[in-house]
Amino acid sequence: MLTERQKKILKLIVEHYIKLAKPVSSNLICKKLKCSSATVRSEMSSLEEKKLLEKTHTSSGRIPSEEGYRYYVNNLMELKKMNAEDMLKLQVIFKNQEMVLSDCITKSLQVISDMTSYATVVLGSSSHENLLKQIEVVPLNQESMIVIVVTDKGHVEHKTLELKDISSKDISKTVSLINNLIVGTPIDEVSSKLEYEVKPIIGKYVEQHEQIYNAFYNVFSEVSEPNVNIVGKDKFLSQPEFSNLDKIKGLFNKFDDKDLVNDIKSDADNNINIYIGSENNIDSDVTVIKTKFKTPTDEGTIAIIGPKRMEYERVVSMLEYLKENIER
Amino acid sequence: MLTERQKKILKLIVEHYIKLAKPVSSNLICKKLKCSSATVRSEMSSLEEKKLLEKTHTSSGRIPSEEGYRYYVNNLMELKKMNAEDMLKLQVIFKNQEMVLSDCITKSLQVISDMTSYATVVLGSSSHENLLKQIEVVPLNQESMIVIVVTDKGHVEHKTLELKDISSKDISKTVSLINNLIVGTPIDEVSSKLEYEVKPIIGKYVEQHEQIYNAFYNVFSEVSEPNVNIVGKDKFLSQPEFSNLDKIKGLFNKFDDKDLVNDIKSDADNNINIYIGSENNIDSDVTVIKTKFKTPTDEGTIAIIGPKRMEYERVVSMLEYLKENIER
DNA sequence: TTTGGCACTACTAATTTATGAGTGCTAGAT
DNA sequence: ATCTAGCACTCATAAATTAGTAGTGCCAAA
Repeated sequence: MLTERQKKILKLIVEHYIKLAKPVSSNLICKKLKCSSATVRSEMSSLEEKKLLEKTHTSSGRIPSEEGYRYYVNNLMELKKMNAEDMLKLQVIFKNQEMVLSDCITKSLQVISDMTSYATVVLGSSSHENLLKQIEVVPLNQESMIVIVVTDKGHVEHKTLELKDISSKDISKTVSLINNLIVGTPIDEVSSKLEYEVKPIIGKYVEQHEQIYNAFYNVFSEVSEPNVNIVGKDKFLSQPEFSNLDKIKGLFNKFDDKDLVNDIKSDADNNINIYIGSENNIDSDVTVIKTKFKTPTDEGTIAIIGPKRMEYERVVSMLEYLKENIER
Repeated sequence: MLTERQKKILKLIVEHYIKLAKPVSSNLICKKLKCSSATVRSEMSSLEEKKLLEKTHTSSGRIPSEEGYRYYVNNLMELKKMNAEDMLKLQVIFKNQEMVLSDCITKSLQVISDMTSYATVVLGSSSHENLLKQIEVVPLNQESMIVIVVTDKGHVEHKTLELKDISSKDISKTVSLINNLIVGTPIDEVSSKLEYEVKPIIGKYVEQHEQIYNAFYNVFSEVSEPNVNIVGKDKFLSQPEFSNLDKIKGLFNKFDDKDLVNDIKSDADNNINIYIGSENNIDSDVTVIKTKFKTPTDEGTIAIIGPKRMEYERVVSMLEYLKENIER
């Protein structure tokens, strides 16, 4: 259990460290608290005993430990209203009636990344949540055509196929079969449904059914990749805790890794979730703050990734605001 | 004019520096040339007088100057056949009959980036070279629909529109008008053609023509962005000349800048073009090697960006090979 | 023209020195 | 019982010193 004064000191230290990334001295704290530096020092060392603070070397000031940040986030941080400037910049985006939701989200996260210097991530709904809405085929020339796949969430994918000596009639037969039989199926189940419901039929009525079937099968087996959008990776180049090239390299590799996606997706719920340092699987020096959003027409996960020394209050309030706006 | 021996020395120095990124000493050269280091030294200093070599400090070995690289590229480098391993990895991609050309290109450049540790760029054909092939509209729900734009080069773009209280009949009327009147027009001229050829007609026959017209107008005015694909930016993190964070930041900013596109596009021709250091507008420490390709169905520019200390012979032969394969 | 020899330069890495911002501890004040 | 002031101590950082050495340029002799 912490005394009121200890809480106050911990809060001051975390917030000061967040701002300047430099160990915080007792002197600095005692100026803001009416007591001597010696008193602060003894409080600090008892906070250190409780594992909430750390030293970088024997005679350095204190920095928050992972537990320190966690305590701050759970108990100390105040979720006041977002600051006016941040608010304004985000409002502009949502006020724009012409933009569709998904563009608003992308744009917002770009803006947030620029304002905060953290990286942001949007994960669209995954393939089992996207239902096939319609497919379209556009012939390009004799040998190739484009197949366009649209899902009910408005996700569009396309693939060019090489198909030689196939009558356009056969293709349009197949397309209308698919559009009649398979629409409404989750994208990741389309391939198998194609096999059991479409293949037998085109087998009878379509000339080169083998070739056509294979082509469409390929299209759908590749569509299933999730829709990811990472913005502002490079922002880490300006974060002092990543001033070392090898660290940056390691982090960037993690970002390119597709495990990141699964990782961010997993155990996100409708609240604002915060994963500090080793609580996330990306890097023990970063914090991930994320939440899921859900609207009648779409759903997904948005996340902000920065150093552990993140502006928690600001980011949480931004994310809350954003989620609210998306869901309205 | 350089003597044969001077050429030999310059070539050795460039190639050695390309490999190890360390100033080359006279001793090293004299081992490969049957003469004393003193002789080499005097040759080196005459090469320095000709501005082909530089020193990093008074008593250091030599490194190639920009002019040195230029001389090497123009006169010294030997364009032998590509090395077997590189060749093999690229062949695999083009042997795969199922892949469409544009995917082959993208894939090749990823592979090249991984093999060489340089960044690669593919620029698709620009909007005035892409002709409108067809548009499709997929209604998502009452208020929104997706417009899909396909060009003759197989480029697909889509945009979601919010359109309230519009009859689907009016929309399909407009779509078929566009598909009849405007197909074949360069993408960047579609907007204006829309205004002069479609607007007057839908003005008469379509109910909410104003709203519909505006919606489509917006779609086309945004489609015109060129199709860019930069791979392996992060490779610069491992290049010793970019071991400094500020340099990396500067370079990455350039990469995000859309001027890069125009820059790479400009003055590329069907040969392999090499822009060393200040000859390009990206960064005086990089070299850009690029070429244009053109097939009956598509065209574009491919580029490889690395430090000035680039493996010129290897990259040029790869690019040549790639261009050949694309155009076949 | 080439070579060996020699003086010289400046980068590198290791060591030293000084400074200062911090701490912990203790004895006395409140 | 708590707070405070004072003092000794620690350690990071930066600057200065010292080798050591991998290079050079130049010169005089082959």
